[in-house]
Amino acid sequence: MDEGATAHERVYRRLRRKILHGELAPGQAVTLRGVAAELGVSMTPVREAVRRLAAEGALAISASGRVSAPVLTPQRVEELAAIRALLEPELAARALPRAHFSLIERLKRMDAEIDDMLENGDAAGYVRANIEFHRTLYLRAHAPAMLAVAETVWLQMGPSMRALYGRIGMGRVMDYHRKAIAALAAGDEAGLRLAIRADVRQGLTLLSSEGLDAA
Amino acid sequence: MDEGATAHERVYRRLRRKILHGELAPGQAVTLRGVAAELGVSMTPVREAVRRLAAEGALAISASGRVSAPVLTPQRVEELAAIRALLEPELAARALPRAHFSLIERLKRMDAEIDDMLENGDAAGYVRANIEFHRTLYLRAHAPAMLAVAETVWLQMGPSMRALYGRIGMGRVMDYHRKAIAALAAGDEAGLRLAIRADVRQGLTLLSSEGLDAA
DNA sequence: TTTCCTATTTTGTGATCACAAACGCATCCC
DNA sequence: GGGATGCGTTTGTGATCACAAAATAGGAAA
Repeated sequence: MDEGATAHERVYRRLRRKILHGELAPGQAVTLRGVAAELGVSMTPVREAVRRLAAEGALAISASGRVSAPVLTPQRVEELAAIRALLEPELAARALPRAHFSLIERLKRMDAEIDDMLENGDAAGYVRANIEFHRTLYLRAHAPAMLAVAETVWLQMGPSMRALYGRIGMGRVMDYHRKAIAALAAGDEAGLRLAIRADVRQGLTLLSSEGLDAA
Repeated sequence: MDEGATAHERVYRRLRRKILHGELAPGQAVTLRGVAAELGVSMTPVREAVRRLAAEGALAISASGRVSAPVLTPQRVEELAAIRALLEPELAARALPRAHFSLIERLKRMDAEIDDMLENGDAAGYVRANIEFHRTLYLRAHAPAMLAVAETVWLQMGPSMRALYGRIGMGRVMDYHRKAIAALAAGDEAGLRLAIRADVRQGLTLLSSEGLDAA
C-alpha cells in the first residue's frame, strides 16, 4: 500500500495516518526503538519522521526527548478552532468556482458515508471520513500551502477528537455538510462560508466544552 | 549565543535564522555535509534539523534528496499572502486588549529602527526588523499555535523577500506600522485589523508583481 | 566546436554503536 | 505507612561507516 521510496517517508506516512485517525490516545508515549522494530527499520529514519511530525504539531517532544501524542489544553483547542474557522471557509470559497457536478456528487456520497459512521457509532471511521470530506472539497481550491496548514491543524486534533467521540458518543453531531453541499451547488459563496464555519466550530466547541475536564 | 542543549536544536535555530533573514538565496543549495562541517557536528543532527525545516516549508527537498532554499511561484506567493491576511489581523486583534503602554512604546522604537533600515538601504536588516515588529505584537495575543503558523509563512517567504528588496530597492515601501500603532493605542480593533492587513498585503503584492519575472 | 559517454566525486540514506540521561522499581530508613 | 534512595533498564543523542544514486568533470568522437 504505502510504497514510498525512502524508509523515513514510509514511517512518516504510517505514523501520520495513525495520528490523524486518532489511533494514538492523547498523551500516549511512542518510542523510537518501538516504532523502528514495528516497521522493521532502524532508528535513523524513525527519528527523522518523528522530528517532522513534531514540527507539524502532530507529536509532542518533552524536554528529555520523550515522544508522545499531544494533550491539548482548552486554550489550544480554541486556537485550533479559530485557525480552522479562518482558513477553511476561504478554502471552500476558492473551491467553489471549480466545483462541478461530479465533485458535488462525490461529496454527497461521502456525506452519506459519514452518516453511516454516525449511526453505527464508529468514531474512528467518522473522524477519517469527515477529514476526507473536507480534504476532497479543499483540494479543488488549488491552494496547497493553505491546505497544508489546515492538515496540520487536523493532525493536532486527531488524537483528541477520536478520544472525545469515543467517550461521549456522537449523538449530538449536526450535519452542516448538507448545507455546504447545497450552497456549493447553488454557487452561493456566502452560504458556503457560513456552513463550513458552522461545521468547523461545532466539532471544536464540543471538544473544548466537554472533552477536557475528564483529563 | 545559541546554546541549545542538543546539537540538532542548535543546527535548526542557526539554519532557521539564516533562512528567515534571507541569507540564503532562493534556489540556493545546501548540503548536509557542508552544514555539518560548518557547525562542527556530524550529519545526523543536521538531517533532523533539515527535515524539520522542510516540514515547515523553509527548505525544499528535491526528488533525489537535494536540499535548497525554496523558489516561490506567483501562485504560492498569493497563497502565502492570503494566509497572512487571514491570520495576522486576528493575531493583532487578540493582542489588542493586552497591549499596554510599554508595548506600544517598544513598537514605536522598533518602527523607528525599521525606518533607519529603509533609509540606509539595509534590506537584510529591514526584513529582520520587520519580522521582529510583527512577532513582538503577536506575542501578546497568547496564541502560540496561530503564531507558529504565521512564523511558518514568514519562513517560507524569507529568501524571496530578501532577494526582492535587494534587487528592486525599498523606496516604495509604505509604513502601515504607524497606523497600526495608532489603532493599538486607541483601542480601535477594526482600524488595527485594516492596518495589519494593508501592511501584509503590501509586501506580498510587491513580491508577486515584480519579484518573480526575473527568475 | 559541440555532443555524448564514461569515470570520478559528491551527496543523501540507513544501519550500527557507544554514551549519558531519564525512568521505573524495589528496597531501605524514618 | 510514606517518602527518599539506590540500581538496573529503557530511551534518546550523536558519530561513524557502507552503500547507491546523482551530479560533475573530462575526454573522445563527430
